[in-house]
This record gives sequence, C-alpha cells and structure tokens, in this order.
Amino acid sequence: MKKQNLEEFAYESIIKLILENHFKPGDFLLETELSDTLELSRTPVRHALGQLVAEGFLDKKKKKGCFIPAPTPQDAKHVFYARENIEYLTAASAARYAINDDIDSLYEIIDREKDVKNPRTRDGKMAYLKINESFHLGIAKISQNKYLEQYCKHIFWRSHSYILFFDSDYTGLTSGEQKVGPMQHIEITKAIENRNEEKAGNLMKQHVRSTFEKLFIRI
Amino acid sequence: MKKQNLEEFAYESIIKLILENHFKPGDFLLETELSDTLELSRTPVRHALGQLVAEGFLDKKKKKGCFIPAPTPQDAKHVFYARENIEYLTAASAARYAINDDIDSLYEIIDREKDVKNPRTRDGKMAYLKINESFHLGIAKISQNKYLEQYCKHIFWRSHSYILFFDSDYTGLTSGEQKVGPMQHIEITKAIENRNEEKAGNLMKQHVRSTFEKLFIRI
DNA sequence: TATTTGCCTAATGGATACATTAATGTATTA
DNA sequence: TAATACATTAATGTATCCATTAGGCAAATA
Repeated sequence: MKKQNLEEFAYESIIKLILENHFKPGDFLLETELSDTLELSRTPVRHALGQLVAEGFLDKKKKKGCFIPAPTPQDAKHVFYARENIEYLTAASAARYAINDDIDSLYEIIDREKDVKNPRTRDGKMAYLKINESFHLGIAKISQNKYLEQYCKHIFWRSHSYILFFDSDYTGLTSGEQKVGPMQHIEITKAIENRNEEKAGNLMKQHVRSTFEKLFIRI
Repeated sequence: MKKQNLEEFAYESIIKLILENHFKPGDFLLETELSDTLELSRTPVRHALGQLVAEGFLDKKKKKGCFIPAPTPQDAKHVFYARENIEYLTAASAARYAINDDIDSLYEIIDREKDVKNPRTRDGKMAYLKINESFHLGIAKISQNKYLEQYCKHIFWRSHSYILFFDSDYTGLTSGEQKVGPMQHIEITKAIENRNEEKAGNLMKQHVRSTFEKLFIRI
C-alpha cells in the first residue's frame, strides 16, 4: 500500500484491520500498538482513530482509548432499520436522477456479481461483499445527494460489520445470496431504469430487510 | 468555558466561532490562528478540525487547510431534502417509542419557545434557534435509534448554517416563525402523543419543507 | 505581453519528548 | 479477612520541533 499520506494510510489500514477481524468487539485499539504494527508514529494513527470515532465506527473512553463497539441484537435492529430507510431514499432518488450510463454501470456490477467463483471460500465471500458494496454505494452515488450518500456509506459499513461478525464461518449467507442477491439487485435496477421511484425504494427496503432477517436468525 | 479536555474545548470553541459567524464560507480555519486565539497548542486544534472534517462540517484541501464549505442553492436543496426525509423517520419513530415523559418534555420546549422575547434582536433570534434545535433533536432522541439521531443532528446543523447565513439580518424568518413554528411544533407533538407515526412523520416533513421554502426565496 | 521557471513562505504533515491520569496492583491497618 | 491508601504503570493528552509542500511572486525568456 502506498504511503504518501500517512494519515490516510493509517485510516485505511485500521479499517482494513477491523474488516479482517483482527479485533473482536470490546477490544481497545491502542495508539502505540497500531503505530508499532503500521510502522509510523502515533500522530497519524491518533488522527485516524479520531476520524473513526467522529464517524461513529469506534467508541471512545477518555484517557483509555478507542474500542470496537459491542454488537448487540438491539443495535443490529437499529442499524438495519436505519439502513433500510436510508437506502429506500437513495434508491428512490437514484430512480429520479439516473442517466443511461448509471444504469449500465449497475448492470455491469450485477454481471460481475454472477461471476464470483467459490462463494463458500473466504476469498469468494470477500469478493462478493466487495461487489455488493459497489452496488449499494453505486446507487447512493447516483442519488445525487451527497448527504444521503454519506449516511448510506456509514450505515452500510456498519451493517457489514454485523455480516462479517455473525457470518464468520463463511458458509450460510453467501450460498443463499449467490442467487437471491443478484436477483433482487436486478429487480431494483429495473425499477430504477423505469424511473419508478417508489418501486425502486420499496424493493431496496425489502432487499435490505431480507438480508437482516437471514442474519438475525443467528443472533 | 472549562478546559479540562483541550481537544473538546477546541472542538466546541470552533463550532461556537462558526455559529457566531466569525468566518464566512470559503474562509480557511488556520490551525496556527485558532491555536493562537484559543490559547493552546496546535495539537488539540488540529484534532478538533479533523473531527469537524470527518463529520462533514468542514471541507479540507490537502496541505492547505480546512474551510467552511460554500453554500449553494443546489447544496441547500440537498441538505433540506435529506433533512425532511431523515426527520420524517425520526418523528415517525418517536411516535412509536415516546413515553409520557418524552411528550411532556416536548411541550415544555414549546412553552419556552412561546416565551422568547424580542425575536427580532440577535439575542432573541439565537435563543429561538437554540430552542428550535432542542425540539428537533429532542424528537431524534426519542426515536431511540442512535444512527437516525446522529444523521439528524448532522443534517440539522448543516441546515442551520443556511438559516444563519441567509438570514443574517435577523428579520424575516423569525417574525413569521414566531407564530408558525410553535404552531407546527404543537401539531407534530400531538401526532406523536397520539402514536400516529405516519402523521407525525408527514407533519415534520411539511414543517421542514416550509422552513426551506421560506428560506429559499432569498437564495 | 504572455508564459515559464524557480525561489520563498506560510501553512500543514509528522515525530518525539513530556505531562497527566485511569486502572491496577500492593502494602498497611483495623 | 476486608478495606483503605499509596505506588506503579501503561496508556492517552499535549507541546514543540522538524519536514514537506501548495501557492504566490518575481525574474527570465520568448
């Protein structure tokens, strides 16, 4: 990874570490430790941690440090409730503003999604999640509203941490999603293509909710 | 102001400076300058600015500094579109979860709102805005969803900067709002009291939109 | 005159030394 | 033994010094 901006480097590295399950909920992310493993001084690490706290990805205890917030069923409900409603808005707004290129890029994402090999392996799962992210955030981008996009990004990542955490054996979700996910994605994209704002929103809401329900069985 | 945590002190002081119109859009908030006026080192100032950028209140140009984002009609539309929809959600959710104490506290806020003296003066206006804030964020709190609350806070403050900026002569909005605002607030609170989620949401949406429309005449 | 080149400067970006403090362990005492 | 007070420590919080760089200014060039 390039290191021209140590602050950004630290920020992205820490996110990567979290997403790769280097920490479990409740763990403290120590400035000294991180600056040691990332091989830079505390300053950029400290800055990056500050960002993550400000953005709500980490909690903080004064004079103690930053830590991964503990996932709870209650919090999961809040996350997914917020997410289904935010994504309702981005999808509806996307249906209003999408141009042809936007539609094309969505279909292209769906094609990549169908091509994921070995969905049950860790790499396959990760690849799937990455593509899924580009679909959802792609729609947020198309919505043309940078605030909704910002919130969507935030809540999406937040929900992802649940998916990663509760599906850490990489078996269940994907095998089912492999067909269901792309199918729902196609329906949503069609609604956007037809400029049907309400339908796009509702389909998206259902789609997010179905993810939650599949996940929640395990919680 | 107390200074036990210089980082927090810096954070709050900078927000205060912004809200008191010490800077105009496009102005750079220089670390050196701020640390000078606040009488502390650059470190906590730098940290605070980082937070504000992460939260989206300030923009940043690498190696150049943080600055107040320029308000534009287009951005105003985005802000208020996001706000009316987010606050729809918080109000609806509040109608679901409010307990009696919550309702009481809302009516108490409305009473304080009616009592604001001299709404045309700077102080009166500021007092009004402060109370208005506690109403809207109070509902967000009652919604019981910390993510919606977070987004609501953010977009509310963002919209406030427009109100402050475009109503800097402190005349128009308040004189009208003085009666309209509280009346709409009462209606919303009633809907929440009656556990009517959809009505609470819709009234809130209308309320936010009417603020925008009154403001937008000037933009 | 218009454009390019390169220096200058003021601001951020980063490292490090030092201060402070919450938490924990340890000893002392009733 | 249990409780309290003290000491230790390990981390954050802060200040400051040095490095880097974007942008401006001016001289040189065509």
